[in-house]
Order: sequence, then C-alpha cells, then structure tokens
Amino acid sequence: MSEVKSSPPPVGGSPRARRKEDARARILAEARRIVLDQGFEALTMRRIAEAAGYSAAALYLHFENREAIARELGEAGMRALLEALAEAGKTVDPLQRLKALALAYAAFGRAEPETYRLIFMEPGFATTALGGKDAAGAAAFALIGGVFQDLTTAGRLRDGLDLEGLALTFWIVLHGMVSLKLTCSAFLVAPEEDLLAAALDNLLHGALRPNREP
Amino acid sequence: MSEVKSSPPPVGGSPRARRKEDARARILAEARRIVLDQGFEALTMRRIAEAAGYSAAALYLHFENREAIARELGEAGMRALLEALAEAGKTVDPLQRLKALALAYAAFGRAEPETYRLIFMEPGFATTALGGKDAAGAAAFALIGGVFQDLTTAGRLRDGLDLEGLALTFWIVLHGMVSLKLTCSAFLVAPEEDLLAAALDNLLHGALRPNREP
DNA sequence: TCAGTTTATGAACGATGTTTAGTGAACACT
DNA sequence: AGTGTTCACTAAACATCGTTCATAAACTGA
Repeated sequence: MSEVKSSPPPVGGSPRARRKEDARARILAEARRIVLDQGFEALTMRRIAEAAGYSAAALYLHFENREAIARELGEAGMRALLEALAEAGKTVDPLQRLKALALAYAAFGRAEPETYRLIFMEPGFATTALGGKDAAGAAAFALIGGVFQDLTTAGRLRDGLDLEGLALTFWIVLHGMVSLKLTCSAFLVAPEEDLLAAALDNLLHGALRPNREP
Repeated sequence: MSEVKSSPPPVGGSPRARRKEDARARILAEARRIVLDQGFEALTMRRIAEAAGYSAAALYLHFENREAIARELGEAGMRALLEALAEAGKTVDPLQRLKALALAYAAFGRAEPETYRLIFMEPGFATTALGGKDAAGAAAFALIGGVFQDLTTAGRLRDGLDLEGLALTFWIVLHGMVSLKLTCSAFLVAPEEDLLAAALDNLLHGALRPNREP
C-alpha cells in the first residue's frame, strides 16, 4: 500500500550513515512483510533478522527493542491510514465526505487488519502513535473534526452540539466497528457497508421519533 | 467482583471428581488474580502453577492449554459483564435503561480493564465467548436489543429503522468507547460519562438539524 | 493386598527476547 | 602508508516461555 520509511528520511550524510539508514529501512520493510503475511504475533527478532540477512543480535544495533520495531511499524501504519483518510477527505460536500471517510477507515481496517490491530489494539502503541511529534493520528482526527466544523458553518447541525464530542463519537463508531469486526467477526455477520450506513444514519438523523415536547 | 467458577459446578460425585474440580477452581482463581493484578501478559503457566501450589506440568492435567485457561477466564468475565448489565437492565423506562446499560458497560470496562481486553480484544476469544453454548454474550446483546424492541412497541422510534442494526450500533459505540479508553487513554481525555452522554444524545436525537425537504 | 488408574513432578525440548565477548573491516589521523 | 579507534556484525549464552515425557507417588476398587 505505502512504503515503510522513517518520518524524515535524511538520505544524505556520510556513507556510513547512509548504509545504516539502508539497514534500518530494510529491517523495517521485512518486519512489515512478516506482520502482513503472518500476523503480528509472528514478528520475531530471529525471523526479522533472517529475512533481512542479519543475525538476531544485529537488530539491536539499529533498534532498541522488538517493541521499538513494532512501534515504528505502527507509526508508519498510522501515516498510511492518514493518507487513505486524506484521499477521502478531498470530497467537497461535508456529508458525502463523512461517508467517504467512514468507508476509507473501514477499508483500511479490512485491507490491513494486522496493521490496524498493531496501531489501535496493542497495549501502549496507540498512545505514542497519536501523540507523537509527527502526530499523524492528530492530523487524521482533525480530518474528522473538519467535517463537523464545515457542517456547523453550513448551519446543518443542531444547536448546542459539542463538536469535539461529536467528532469523538464518530471516531468511536468507526473504531468500534473495525475492531469488533477483527475480534468478533463471527458475531458481526452483516456486511460492513450496511452496518456503517446504519450507524451513520442513526448518528446523523437520530433513532428517536422527533417529538413536539422536548 | 464475582467468583470464577465453571459454568455448572457439579460439586457432587466421587471424592476424586471433587478434588479435581477443586484443583480446577483453584487454578482458575489464581489465574484470575494474576490477570487482575499484573495484567494478561503476566499470565504464565509457571506463575499460575506456583500460585496454585503445583508444578507447571500439573496444569496440563486440568486444562488443555494456556489458551484454555484464558478462554475460561474470558467466559467467566463475560458472565460477570452479563450480570452487571442484567442489573442495569431492570430499569423500567427504556431510555433510562439504555443509559443505565451504557453506564454499566463502561463501568465494567473501567473496573476490569484486563478482563475486558481478554474478552474483546484478544484475537480469537470473543468469538467463542459470544457464540458458546452458554452464550452469555448473546444474552447480553439481547438485553440491548430488548431496549429498542420496547422503544419500538412504545412507538418512540423513527419508522423504517433496522432494529438489529440499531442495537449493533449501540454496542459498537460502547465497545469503541471502552476499548479506545483502554488503548488511547492519553487521547480520550474527556470523562467517560460526558463522552457517553454525548454519544447517546447523538445516537438518539441525531446530529443534523431536522430538515423540511428530505 | 494388589493391580490399575489418576495425579503430580523434574527434566528436557524448542523457541522467545536480550546481553555479552570477540572479530574483522572501515574509518580517521599523523 | 601505518596505526589506533570506532563501527557493524556474529556466535554463544542467559533467562523465560509453552509444552511434552518418563517416572514416581497416591489413591481406588477388587
């Protein structure tokens, strides 16, 4: 889908630093392929090392930990998710953009379930991926917030709505849907698009019959 | 919160079977304590064995796997969740019941995060816990579905709503909220009650301003 | 009492993440 | 060019993990 690369690739510099950067990139690429092909739990130092043509100990010259490798993969995955969302975020009409964002989010979860699990369902990862310096997560969330901002300025939202809470609710629905699909697929039998459409409809128009006396 | 016990405890029988059942229960109880105290990843066969006064190999006389122990813990957790929800499900008014169910669900996630992670966020567990014979999960979900059923018969829902989809959406919101709180607590800063209230409000009343031309 | 079953153990196997000592090769400096 | 230093790397080891196996003790039923 998208290449794994360190956030700013300082490709220049001494040939030493260049080789080092190459090694890092190769290790990360192989690690990503392992996660994609065999799942996150198959991400083993020895397996990564063999795939990259190193011994296991050599990985510790380029990364502090197994967790550091996984974290980097998660951050790259977050950037990929942001890319997918940004593509959908080009839609002009806010409501259609909202639907496009939802579909893109769900599609990402379906296309790269192990990456999604790595980003959002492993303990201690999402925090760094969301609050890191690059803050790809924050940018992705801002994309959602922008929709409701636009809906507000267009005067299409109810009065007295907490925009932050609304954007959070939207994200919560997306994440709940994707993550449940990953862990309880046997229970969530309905196709995603239908579920998403229903959830969006409920969220936008409400489930209750409009009442005269509030 | 509630004791860990096998679904039907056939406490009678030969003294042999009784001792065996005791051993099983003791092992499960210690396993549960480890998960609660030190987290799921600290659930080690040798640790469980030591806590229960056995050797590691002895555990395999009572359980097939480490996973079997974890699965049993997850099912017990699911029953505990069902209990908590059932308590909230006694509320008469459907709308208040919905809010009570949401609060109970969130409270369970907050009180036993590791149990919740075990049930819903470990790969391959939720499926069995939801579709098992006891089907505590199905009962819990039925509790939610009942609310919307009652709302329907009371004529308080919009026409043409997919009840199943609505209940699923509700559950998705609850799960998305709790699980995000577990993995992205740094990002989800707002207090749970506020978030839940906002999400419920959006779900029930809709975010869009009611429009004349549909 | 004795045969048979059940229950438990210690040692072992393969695999995991990680550390350490040692080995050349590449580099920097005179 | 020679020399000392740093760097990248490996093999071996350590502790721990889940799991298996041979073996011994304890209990059961006759």
